[in-house]
Amino acid sequence: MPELSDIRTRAVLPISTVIALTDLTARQIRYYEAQGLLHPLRTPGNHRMYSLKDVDDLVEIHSQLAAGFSLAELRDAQKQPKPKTKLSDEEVRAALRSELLNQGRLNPRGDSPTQGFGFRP
DNA sequence: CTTCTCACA
DNA sequence: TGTGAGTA
Repeated sequence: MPELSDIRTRAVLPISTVIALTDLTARQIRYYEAQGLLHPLRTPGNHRMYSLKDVDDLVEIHSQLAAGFSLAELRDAQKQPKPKTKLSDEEVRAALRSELLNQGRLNPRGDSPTQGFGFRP
């Protein structure tokens, strides 16, 4: 039984399915691969097999291209580690506590918004 | 029949 | 990027 986490990365889709799912042409899909943005598996007969993640990536890639990025830029940006999008619960709590403690000083109007919270940060 | 690579009036 | 040729 396949792990759920593998479903997304398992290459089981022929290019015809990817075309139906993305509305991209076979030409475009193959070209993006030639530029190093995708690495679909190949069957013994040399046919490309795509995963669901590949489909997601293709959609993202073409929207980025529409936004003005070049294939080279997307390829380079793809390599580098993601600039940490998720904060740990501890980091979120620390940020919130810091924000509450500084509201008085940061408030442009200079009020005292710390009144009436019903608890102390 | 579908996909692949390569080339270009 | 499109498209036709000649394969696998």
